[in-house]
Amino acid sequence: MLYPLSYGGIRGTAVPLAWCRTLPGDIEAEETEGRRYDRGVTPEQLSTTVVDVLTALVDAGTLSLPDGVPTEVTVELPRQKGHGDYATNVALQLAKKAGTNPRALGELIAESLRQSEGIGEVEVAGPGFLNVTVEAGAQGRVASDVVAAGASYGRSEALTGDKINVEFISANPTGPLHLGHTRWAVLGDAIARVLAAAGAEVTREFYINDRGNQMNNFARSIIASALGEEKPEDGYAGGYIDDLAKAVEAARPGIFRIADEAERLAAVRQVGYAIQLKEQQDQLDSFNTHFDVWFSELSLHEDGHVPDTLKRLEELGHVFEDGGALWMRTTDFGDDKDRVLIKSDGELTYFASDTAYYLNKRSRGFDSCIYLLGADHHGYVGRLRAMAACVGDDPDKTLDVLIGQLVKIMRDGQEVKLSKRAGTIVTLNELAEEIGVDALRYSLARYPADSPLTLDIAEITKASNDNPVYYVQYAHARTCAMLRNAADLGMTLPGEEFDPSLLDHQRDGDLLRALAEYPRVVASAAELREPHRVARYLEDTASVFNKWYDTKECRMLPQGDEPVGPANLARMMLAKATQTVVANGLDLLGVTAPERM
RNA sequence: GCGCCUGUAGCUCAACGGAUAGAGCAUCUGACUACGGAUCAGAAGGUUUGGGGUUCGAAUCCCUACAGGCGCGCCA
Repeated sequence: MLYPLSYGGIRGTAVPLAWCRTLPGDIEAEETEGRRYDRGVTPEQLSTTVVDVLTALVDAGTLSLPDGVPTEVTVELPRQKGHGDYATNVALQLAKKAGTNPRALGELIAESLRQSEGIGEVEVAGPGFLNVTVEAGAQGRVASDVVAAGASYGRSEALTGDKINVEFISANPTGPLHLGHTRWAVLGDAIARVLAAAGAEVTREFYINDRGNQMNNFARSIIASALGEEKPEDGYAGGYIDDLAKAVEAARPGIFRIADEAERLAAVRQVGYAIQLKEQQDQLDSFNTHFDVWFSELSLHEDGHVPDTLKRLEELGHVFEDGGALWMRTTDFGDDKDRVLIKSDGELTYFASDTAYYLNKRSRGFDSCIYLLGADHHGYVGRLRAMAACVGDDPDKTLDVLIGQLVKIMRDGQEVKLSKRAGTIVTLNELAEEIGVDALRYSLARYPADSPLTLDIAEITKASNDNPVYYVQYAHARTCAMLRNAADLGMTLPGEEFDPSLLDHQRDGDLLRALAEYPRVVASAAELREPHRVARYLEDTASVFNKWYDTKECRMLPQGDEPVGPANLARMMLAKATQTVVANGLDLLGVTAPERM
């Protein structure tokens, strides 16, 4: 039952400003007064309640479900005001199986549901939706639940026991990290954080491609720069090569005057590689992205993993010789063509390393290996999956290849083509400096990986104050300011005396439901490997919080000489709960939650 | 030619198969004697690329056409 709480005249027209579920002295308010709730009503709990109702109906013989009672039902927040606090489509889903129509089934469920604890009203609407209104007290308990859980609110045990390897970026150590890598840095790290929040044991891993021709091209390019010669074919250009040449000379004076060409190449390769790798590591470090393992491709060969891998493949019968080369028969497992492991000249392919690397990960105990690859590598998915199958794994269980679309950047309305070889690159460092680490991370984290992204450099720097990251951070800083003010007034968070039923304003309810939603958001972000859901959620929640904050009836602090009352304390709990959720969410994105801005 | 991704407001993008498709930016109109205005209230803006199909219900799933991006090495 909704009552207009106050009216504000806008150009003489009476417009409801805010709504209150119960008026003081209202019968419903008296009914809920003094009632204790074990915990707040959340979507998850409502689902359980509905399942219990269904079970009871089946047991009583009132309802027949040939396929059994589902273990959970869909509970969602209705988009439309007036559709209750929560809605479920359970009657629509089960009507056919139960041999009845959705509205009749809906009425049947609604009747029992109304008797359940914490449930206010249940209405059958539209084609058969159940619109549920939760009692204010039951909903208000969410605030103290969140505060009690603190930093662990939103975490779950869904993936407990799973050991997951998340490999991302894995750039060649032949140049600085650029915009594309930056996106994977943000997404990979956020995915790792979200999986950890779901209980998984996560390892972040960077695979260093420190073997192969490109390393020699890299060294030759540095030498050419140092000696003032023309850049070699397939070499790297750009200012960073010149800088590297100077750094290499500084690290080992005289290195470019080594007479023996092969010796000089090897020396420059080694020194240049070390400097470049260190730079990438420093870049990522200052970008708040920390890897647990930096894995060298070269070490796979030096430690004998590759021969072991070839032997194992042979034993499993998935290799054959043709044209002087050794092949893996990946077509047995859905690949569109077989792949070479050893070329006819005796050299190992990159794919041979990849296979050995995968087996190495598995031998280190990882149940599943997540790969983040750019769209230009999507052709790899088929062969990686087939490879996993060739070594006896079920790729559906052990392998998860996420393909991210490339980022396009615009400057002055023109697309900037990224080319390391041509030397036109926008580096992670430049971007972070121009935009700020938090803003850059957030800007990239709020889009799904498979969405092609266009960033306008001028736009994102000029309009940086409009970046949603500030909106979310501001909401957090605001809760901090509120709680500082409360402390100044001598207010402390209530314990036993917390009265959740005082959070009875429509805006209180909106905020409580938003907070109750958070665990589901984290769970789905982990399950779908889509951390952008957390960012979008935070924006919505920050918006709900700001509206709540702006509502006079929901003021947390007493005004003027008013004494601190129970309602003030209840709202203090809600402010604290909001602070907790926003801080937890930002943490999952690797973005800081400032106390002041 | 084959394969993967994408097509939603002027722009950048959201939307577990759910009810009247939503935000931000840009545009327009309001609220500052403010628990922090980096805020809030409101207006305008759409045939979800076109055409079929599946079902109680489709931006979402299937087929098809069109448009864009990327990939189809004994390169790494």
